[in-house]
Amino acid sequence: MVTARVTITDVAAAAGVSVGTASKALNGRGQLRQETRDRVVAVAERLGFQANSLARGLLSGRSFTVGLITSDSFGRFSIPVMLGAEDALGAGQMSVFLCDGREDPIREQHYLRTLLSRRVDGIIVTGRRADPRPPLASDLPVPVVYALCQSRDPEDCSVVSDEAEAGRLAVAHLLSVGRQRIAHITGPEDFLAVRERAAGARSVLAEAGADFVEPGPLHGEWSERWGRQATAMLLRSTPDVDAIFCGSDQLARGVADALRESGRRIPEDVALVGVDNWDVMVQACRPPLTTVDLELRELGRSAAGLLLDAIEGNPSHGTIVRPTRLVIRESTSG
Amino acid sequence: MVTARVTITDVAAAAGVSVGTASKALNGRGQLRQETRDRVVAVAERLGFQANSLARGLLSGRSFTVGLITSDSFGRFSIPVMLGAEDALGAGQMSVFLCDGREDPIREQHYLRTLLSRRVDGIIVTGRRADPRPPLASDLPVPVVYALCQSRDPEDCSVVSDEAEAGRLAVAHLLSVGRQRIAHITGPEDFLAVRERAAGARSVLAEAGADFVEPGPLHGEWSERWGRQATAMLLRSTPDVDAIFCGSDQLARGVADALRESGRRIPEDVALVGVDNWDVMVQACRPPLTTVDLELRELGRSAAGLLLDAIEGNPSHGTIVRPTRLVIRESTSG
DNA sequence: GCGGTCACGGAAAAGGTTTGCCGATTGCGA
DNA sequence: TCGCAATCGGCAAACCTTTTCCGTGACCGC
Repeated sequence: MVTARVTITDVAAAAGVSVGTASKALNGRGQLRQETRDRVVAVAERLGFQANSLARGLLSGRSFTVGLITSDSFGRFSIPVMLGAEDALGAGQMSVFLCDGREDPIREQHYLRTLLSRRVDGIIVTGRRADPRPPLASDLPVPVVYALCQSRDPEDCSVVSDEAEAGRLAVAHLLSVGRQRIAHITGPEDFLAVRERAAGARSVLAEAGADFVEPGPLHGEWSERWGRQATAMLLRSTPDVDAIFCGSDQLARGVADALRESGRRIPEDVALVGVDNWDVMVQACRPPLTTVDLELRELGRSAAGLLLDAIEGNPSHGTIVRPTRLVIRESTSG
Repeated sequence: MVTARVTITDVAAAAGVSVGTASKALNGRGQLRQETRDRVVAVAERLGFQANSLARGLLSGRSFTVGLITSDSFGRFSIPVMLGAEDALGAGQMSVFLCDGREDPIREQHYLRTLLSRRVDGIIVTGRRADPRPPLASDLPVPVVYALCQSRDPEDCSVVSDEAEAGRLAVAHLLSVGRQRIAHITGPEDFLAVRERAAGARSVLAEAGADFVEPGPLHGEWSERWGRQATAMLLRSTPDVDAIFCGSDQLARGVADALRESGRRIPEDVALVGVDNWDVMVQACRPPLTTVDLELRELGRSAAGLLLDAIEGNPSHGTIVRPTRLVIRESTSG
């Protein structure tokens, strides 16, 4: 099974040229007769020659690889980002080193060292929460882009989705379908994204001279259970609520179940908007859920693009905010 | 930002020794005075020296990297496998190249070529379905292990979870809590895993002199909707069913909703078992769902271990079947 | 004092590729 | 037929590390 690796020396010998010439032929460099080029290429093809990237990288100083580190473990949010990044980088002939940081700074630093010793051309850092995180390290010899999470150093390049816009889109849509008494059920207040979504939503409400109905944003854990509990509380305190903006699709699904079981119709009595566009949630929800897509895959692609630019010598700085997208389904448009 | 990379030459010069000596000092090889070793190590530390893995790999013929290719896109099932593999490989100082095959054989072959040119020491192939797939290629110069999916070539090493056991565990548990009239709602029949789970379940039923209640296994798409639909059909045809084995947690959740809405209590009237142990499903299910965990992360770890063995010169052949684990929750033990 | 042994560390090659430089060949015009 | 220019292609260095082989010096025993 382990066939000896064929090197450019073998190709050169078989084609009757020198190694240098073979290299030029295969890379389209130098001054060579077309016939020579073709011959070398044909021989390389026949022998199944694959240039050794290690040797090439050693010489050129570029490895055409990048590292992808998660601060926390790869989860529901970092995975789309990761796939988007892999997508964009793969198209640019880059390979991606996968590093699962597991919320462990020691592990993260270990991976960092490994990546540097492998001479990656750049690094993407991703993580679950938008909250600013400490920079990976200072004075790295390669560019770094933070995706989904944000570096505390404002000079670093971070790419995040526009959480405030997500809130604005959701509430603007609810207002546009005639809702007046809008509630907000969401996640823990110590998530930056939670605060930003709420603020965005409130800014649109304020323009309409309104605010969330009493008792204001309901904060709890990210679970369907909390969605159900919060709905029960809300229906007791404000039975005439006519729309709920939920901080996640998961919450929204719990809310939908609780509403249905309390006899409310969706969207006739109460309209519902989530955030994430998480397929299993939005599809399984009855009725299918209107939501705001944070476009995480695009975010990953964008981060990879910025990293490629930085590698080419055009670094970006500061936080880049990516647009979100409202996806309308039956939970707001019966 | 881009500080010039410090090489072993710099370290050697700063420590007043030759490169060869520096190398020996840093790698604990050769015959050197302890004092010399310490001095070199201290200098390397001070300069922030990181051995260039490319150069090392070029010489040793090993890159200490492996490729991880999905045939289909990374999804809910391949991701735990991937993380488990990354886990096991990272512990062994191996780095992982991520390759998202996207169900596209062309893409897959492209990645294969890239990985070979990067001189990976081995390759793990993963994919969504257990159904045998064509081998990646014949006569590769590096070992390959298939994880979760299975190669059609019986000489190849594949690691899969024991789908039949999953079925046996589920039904044995239902029998052990006194259920007699067990139904099966599951996915499309053209999934090998679906057939194997059903066969495993039936073998246990047969030992007890029984079979699934009429109308036998209900096949449909992998969605909560189908779970609800199938439950409605089942309750019409066999109202006295007292347990349902579901081919996935997602199906089980739909089944649970439909049962509750038809007035059945879980588990008092109907007990419920799923497959996957998918956190968001089993926790959100009311009541929390008993299920069979396919231990995909362990499967990934195991595949990585086998790959490491193969790289060390001890290849495995054939299909390795990994155990599954029953997780008991309230849906069977009220 | 001398030969031998041992400890230490240096020199150099190897690994595969790219590339700058230079020599060689060919063809054409004078 | 000679010379020049243009076109081709070979040689060797460079990338960085590891490792083998060998040289040097010290020390010991005779």
